[in-house]
Amino acid sequence: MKETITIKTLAKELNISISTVSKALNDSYEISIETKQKVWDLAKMLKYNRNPSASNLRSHKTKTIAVIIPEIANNFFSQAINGIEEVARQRGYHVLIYQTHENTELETAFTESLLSGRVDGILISVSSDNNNHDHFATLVKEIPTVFFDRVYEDIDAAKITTDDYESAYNATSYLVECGCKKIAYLYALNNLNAGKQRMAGYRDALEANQLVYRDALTVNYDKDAELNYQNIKQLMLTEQPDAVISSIEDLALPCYYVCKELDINIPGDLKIISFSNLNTAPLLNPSLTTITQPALQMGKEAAAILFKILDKKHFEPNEWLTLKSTLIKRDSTSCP
Amino acid sequence: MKETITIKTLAKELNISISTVSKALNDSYEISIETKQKVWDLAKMLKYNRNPSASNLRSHKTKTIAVIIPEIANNFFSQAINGIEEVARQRGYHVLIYQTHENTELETAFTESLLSGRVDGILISVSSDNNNHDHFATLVKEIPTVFFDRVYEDIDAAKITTDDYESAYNATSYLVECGCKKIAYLYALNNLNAGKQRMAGYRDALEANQLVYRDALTVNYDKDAELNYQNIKQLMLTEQPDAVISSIEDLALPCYYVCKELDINIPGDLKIISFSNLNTAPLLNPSLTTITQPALQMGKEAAAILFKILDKKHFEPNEWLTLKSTLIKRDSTSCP
DNA sequence: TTTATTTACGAAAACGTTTGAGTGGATTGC
DNA sequence: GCAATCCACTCAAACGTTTTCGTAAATAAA
Repeated sequence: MKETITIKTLAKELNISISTVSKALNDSYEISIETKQKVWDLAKMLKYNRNPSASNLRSHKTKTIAVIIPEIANNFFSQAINGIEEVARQRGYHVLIYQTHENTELETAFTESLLSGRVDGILISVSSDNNNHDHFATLVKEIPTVFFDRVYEDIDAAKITTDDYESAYNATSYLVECGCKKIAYLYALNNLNAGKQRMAGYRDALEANQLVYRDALTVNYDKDAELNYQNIKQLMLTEQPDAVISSIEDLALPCYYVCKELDINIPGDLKIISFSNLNTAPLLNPSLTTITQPALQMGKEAAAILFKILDKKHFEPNEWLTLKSTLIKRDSTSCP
Repeated sequence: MKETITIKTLAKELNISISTVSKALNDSYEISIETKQKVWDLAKMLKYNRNPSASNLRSHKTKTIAVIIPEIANNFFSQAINGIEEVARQRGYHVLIYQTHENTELETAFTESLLSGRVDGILISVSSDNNNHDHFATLVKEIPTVFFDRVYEDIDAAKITTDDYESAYNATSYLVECGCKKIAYLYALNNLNAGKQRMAGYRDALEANQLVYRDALTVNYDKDAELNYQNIKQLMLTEQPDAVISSIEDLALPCYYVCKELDINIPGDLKIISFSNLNTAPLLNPSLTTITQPALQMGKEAAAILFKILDKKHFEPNEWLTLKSTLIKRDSTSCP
């Protein structure tokens, strides 16, 4: 490893002071264009790279943001990160990734550790396993934070979500239009706003169509995939619904498997709609009708909001942006 | 924002020197256990957080690694990152993510910028769009780097790949066993070792089974998805193969669409195998036979190797680890 | 010409931490 | 009993920037 080259090197080489070099590199108005040019040229020639630690230490700007999500190996989140990374890169920012695996303790550990000035801001989609979120109230006062998709409505920070209520409502209504009378619901994220809104949309749509809501027609998500499978199977056997709405992708797929096992025909015997960002939805057997969230756009918007906050020094009045999901009708709900 | 608390605060509070506090926090043998305990207690009480910039600047350790990949919204890579993040977290490391979108220039920009001491090491799966990779030769001398999945065999660094040749060979042989005589190949990553190996496995297996390789039976991947679709369609129309092996997921899916459009029955008229980490492969219509790479494990192993290098100060003799992919037989290749 | 203002740069103090070189005092070795 | 060793801690110099303040020279205003 050769000796590292610093602004000191440049200064010595050009016979100017360290501060002049620093200012030149930062394109300060204090420095003449000729000097700047000389500095830039030499910097490029010597492949000078500003030491981020030193820079951060002095300036308190890290050019880094953190993204905290439940799971990266998930279509929605990986697409969202895709969007985030893209706008971050355009602004010359770096992106740190943290997975909570739906574990609140890990989540808190991450957020606490980010208070040390490692990042300029945080993008977070909260874990679903617990609703004690007091620490967020203090967090958002300490560091610019934007919540996306999974938010806490009572935390005073910028938020971005999708129209969960409306899309669940519309999906349910659509099933009713298709003639379904007994619409089951696969319930997840039940201690988060998103989960509650989706459920509410489902219930309200049932009611608006003179159908009664019954607990027996719902299955609650469990961490244990096998249990989910069994619960769904039980639902199919005992209630024999003619349609099912899944609030998350991870419950729709076992549903397909159950139907395979029980020889339930989709969409003949059972129609299925799921919240999902699966890009193979059109290729499933049968192709799956989905409520698809604009994941990529959501990531971009979330990052954009964060940068807006970072640009102005003061904290913004918390803005809450809502994007529209789209109901993509496919074979799993085709009317005969 | 309240005043930040530093080791200075702790030192003053406990009436000991700054260096004692620092050493205590780092669990140095120079400090008595009683003093350490006092420092730790107070640190916890005041929620002290070590300032990473200052620490990095002085110690030249960032506790951060970078992951450079083509695309995050891809099953293989998101699963790999999942593994990487997990072992990084266990070691208290932070993970930076960079997407190249298969763009070599971006890739070089990233690696160059990482030379500034922002990270302790790099995990990279290289971009496929170009094979000029001279800059990597110097990169790996400057900073511990591990290549995973997409590697350059001539770069002197640690690598981890899967058995691309064998798995392609076996998949092809399997198709022959199923009675296929005209096996097409969807060719991607052609200027990378992985791509070449897969192709070689395919060719050699053909030869070993007295089948001739013909260029006309291959389609080259293009960035333009529509073009891929047309090329595959053309292949089906003109050559009417009885099987196809896709070297990447992104070519297998259009293949399904083409078959739908042309009313080609899978697996009756055409059998399909694809390299893929799609978790919905069993649910496709028909379920897709895949060569599945151990993405999660690969991420973990890659990170493990990097940490092994970081643990010892000196650079390791480049080790090249190969993991096994698994051929998962499903309906898209079922023999009649 | 004198005075004010601008321009372009330099000196030096931070930022918060780590770390090697001390330093008294106690303990040990011979 | 004296030197050597060890213990537990302190001092102060780094690490590479940014930034405030100061200032000489050049220009403009008077």
